[in-house]
Amino acid sequence: MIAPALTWQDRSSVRGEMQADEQTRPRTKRLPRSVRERQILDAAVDVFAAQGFHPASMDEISETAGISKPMIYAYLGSKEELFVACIRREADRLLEAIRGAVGEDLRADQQLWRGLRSFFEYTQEHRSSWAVLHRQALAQGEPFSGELAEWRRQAMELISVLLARATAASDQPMQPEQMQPFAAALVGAGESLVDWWIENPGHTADGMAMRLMNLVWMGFGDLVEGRDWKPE
Amino acid sequence: MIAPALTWQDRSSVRGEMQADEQTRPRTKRLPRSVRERQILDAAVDVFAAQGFHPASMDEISETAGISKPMIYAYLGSKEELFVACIRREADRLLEAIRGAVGEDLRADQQLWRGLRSFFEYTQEHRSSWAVLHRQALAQGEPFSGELAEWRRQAMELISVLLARATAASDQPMQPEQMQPFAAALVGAGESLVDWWIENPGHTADGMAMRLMNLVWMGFGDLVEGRDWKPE
DNA sequence: GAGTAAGGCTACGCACGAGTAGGTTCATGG
DNA sequence: CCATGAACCTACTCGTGCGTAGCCTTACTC
Repeated sequence: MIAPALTWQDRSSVRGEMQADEQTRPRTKRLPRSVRERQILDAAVDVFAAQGFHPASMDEISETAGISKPMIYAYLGSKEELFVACIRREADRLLEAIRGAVGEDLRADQQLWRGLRSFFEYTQEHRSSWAVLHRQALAQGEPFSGELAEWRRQAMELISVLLARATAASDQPMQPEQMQPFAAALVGAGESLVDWWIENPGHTADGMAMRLMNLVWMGFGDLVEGRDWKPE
Repeated sequence: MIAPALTWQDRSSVRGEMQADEQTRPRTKRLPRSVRERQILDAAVDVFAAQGFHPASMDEISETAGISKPMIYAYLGSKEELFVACIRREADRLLEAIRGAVGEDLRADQQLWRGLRSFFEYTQEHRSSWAVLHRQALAQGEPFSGELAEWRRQAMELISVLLARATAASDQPMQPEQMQPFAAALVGAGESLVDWWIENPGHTADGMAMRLMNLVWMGFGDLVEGRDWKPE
């Protein structure tokens, strides 16, 4: 049995006594459309992240955003369209953060290191964003998982190219396509490590990136024998 | 506008003309409770896997199972309890398959190899089972993600011990707790590779396990220079 | 200072789906 | 051959939540 979830009304009646732990934006008036759209998306990401797509109600989103429901429909369309908009925005942000950190002209292991680090930093600072992307988008069926697939495609593209470039100098250079499953594994390892991190806080983003770097760059075979990878 | 959904009566009347492309189990009668419970769980896993927890309807599950809704409530309780029962059963099955494959008295890399291989074999043969476990349980909130957390805990326990044992002979032996993040990363890498595999079929379970084994045991550092891991 | 459009709202219709009330049929043991 | 209960059903109730109809109100333009 689930403990009966507090409705918004329940909580707000409590709030008089407790402190306001929720982010119900106070109603401001007559703001330009672009600002409202941002506020709505912010609220939607939070609510979708906390509840999941289906359980999340447009009423709660509108309340959190501090605006009435019809405005959401006017500006961003149906619940589905709103959710897709959330996924797109958050995916772009995360990808941009990583791309920026990776840079262009560094040694492959350095690029990987920076990419991983920025990934952990980003997920640390944007929990809701990550939850919507990683969990919710995946779990909902076709219209949405497609959006996520596009993000993964781009992330894997970035990594595949990076890895392939790393093998360029060797006697068996690889094509980016051959590196795809490795990129997939790396993305998954990162995602999963974030989950572990959430349940085991007290580690820095650098530390997390380092662990993953060691795993994928050195491998257990080396780690077991005490050889590890260090930045710089 | 959504096309008005067919009611149960509508569909069953149609089925005479079209072919039954759905797995609607034909109604058999007077079966013992234990058999019905299995049928219901089977149906529930399929429907939850395809639709997700919230969108899945008890009506559809009952139809797929070939039994009426009140029986589900009588035997397995509410929708939530049914979902939890699904997660538990599938988690146990997968874990048991892996535990059996890993065995007890082998070299660590061989144990890992066998565990990975059985994991990929299992997910290949039980898609729905995997979808419920990996995707749906994660995405739904607290009561369910807790169930999944328990599975991950056990999987990570298994791996951590295995990895720690691998370092026993080295000059820097590790405790299982220290290996936890690596185990988490490995689990995630495996999960993600399964997703990649589904979208890129035409690989054997052995091949997939080999890729992951190479990644985590050898690491890119070795792979880049042409050193790879082989079974046996 | 009238007209128009953009920002904003309350209050509802309507469909869908969890869960149940209340019944029927069949098998077994006394 | 009657009774008890297990297996099984149809047909509801009732809450919840998406999406909208219809209506204000402020700001800017001509």
